[in-house]
Amino acid sequence: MNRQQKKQDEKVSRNTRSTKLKLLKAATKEFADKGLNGARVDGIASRAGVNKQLLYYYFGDKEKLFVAVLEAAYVKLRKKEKELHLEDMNPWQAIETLVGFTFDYIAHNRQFVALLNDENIHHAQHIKRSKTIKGLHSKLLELLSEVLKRGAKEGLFRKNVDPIEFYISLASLCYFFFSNNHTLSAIFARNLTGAAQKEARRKHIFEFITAYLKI
Amino acid sequence: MNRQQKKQDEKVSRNTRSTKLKLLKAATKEFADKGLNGARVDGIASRAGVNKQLLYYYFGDKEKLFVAVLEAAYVKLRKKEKELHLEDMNPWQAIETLVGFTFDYIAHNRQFVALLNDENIHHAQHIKRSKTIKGLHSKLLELLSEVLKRGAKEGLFRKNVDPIEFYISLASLCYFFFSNNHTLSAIFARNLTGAAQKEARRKHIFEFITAYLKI
DNA sequence: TTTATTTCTAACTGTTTAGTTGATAAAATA
DNA sequence: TATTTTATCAACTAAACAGTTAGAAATAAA
Repeated sequence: MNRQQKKQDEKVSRNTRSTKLKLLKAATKEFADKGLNGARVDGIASRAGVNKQLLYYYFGDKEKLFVAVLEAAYVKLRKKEKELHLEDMNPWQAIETLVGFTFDYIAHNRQFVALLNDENIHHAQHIKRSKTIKGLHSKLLELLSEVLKRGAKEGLFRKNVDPIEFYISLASLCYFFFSNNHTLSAIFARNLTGAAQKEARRKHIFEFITAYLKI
Repeated sequence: MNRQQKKQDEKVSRNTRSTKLKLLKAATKEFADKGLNGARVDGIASRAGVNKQLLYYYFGDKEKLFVAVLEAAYVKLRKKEKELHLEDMNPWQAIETLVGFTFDYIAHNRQFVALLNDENIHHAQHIKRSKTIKGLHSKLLELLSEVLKRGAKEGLFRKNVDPIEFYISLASLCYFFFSNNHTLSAIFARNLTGAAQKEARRKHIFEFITAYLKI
């Protein structure tokens, strides 16, 4: 049995790609769960079911693994963004798609939210150092900019909307509900974790953004 | 020289209140800076300029000190909220005051934002356990609820606005810009830390919220 | 003034933790 | 088949760290 066949069988005990992937997935969970400082190297290794030393063999150290986790998370996001094709839609369609995508992506990728939260505590020092992440410049802002202009020209949208301010507002409205869900639930003494609350939030955000854009 | 005189002189080397306060201030900085897991007990003690053991003497352990820090932060916030007196204002005035207060409070209390971020990573477990914080129920939501109803009745505001959704949106718009400032700056390759950017953000939030509320 | 209590200090301890070493087994190459 | 390279493991290490101890000094109470 040669190597190629073994790969297909996925029964290999020795395989760089699968070991790295197992570590990356385990690390994503551990870092999202406990933050960079709270995460344990032994915890990551045992979650991945591999020897701890392989973490050092493949990633160097804990912090470099954290950077690799962030990079993988951004690669995933940018890939999804590319599939939106806002440029082919009419302005209202494009905004609706963008808002829905942003909300749903955050809702389904809570680990990403947790990682970003932690990265902000560390003043984004890892993202700032990562050429990979900087290289993945999102085209979303350019696309949004074009959509806002088109909408304004067609008399559908408010004029002179700053795309960065608008995008930050959109991200805020979607992100905060999830990132701060636990403290919000505690302070309001109300359960905000349910599906109904999530759907209500989604609807409210659409209303909020629509009200701002429409003339 | 008796104890009372010494207190007035503020030259006492032995004083429960001042030692606890020094520790609390130092811990607030350290926790905001490095998170619960990143913070060092020795770091807090040396920042405070007191012996490490006093931290255990007065607060029990690191985690109880963290709870005390959160409690002090909430006490401070609730105190400021009380001074708003939204009930005496007309609906638009009240909303303007609330938005301005929320933005400015967050802008001037970045440590609070950092602490909340970290507490969310820990699933709000400390806030949930704290009777002090739960006891400090904010009247803001009741006041906001009343303002929204009054505004709707007077034909100024959109009808049937859910006060919790609205409050979460307001908090989102103010909070996210500061909590995620570092990653936003890195991703957009733009400096969002300056005073001009902050002022632009403040203005945008007013426009956004006004657009939603007005009929 | 003596005794008890409170506040504070320096040195210590046991554990946890990131990271290392050195050897071994599997796979690829010659 | 022999040799080199790659992947994996168990055991170890040094440092960092939260928390403790035992007692001293200041203050208050008796």
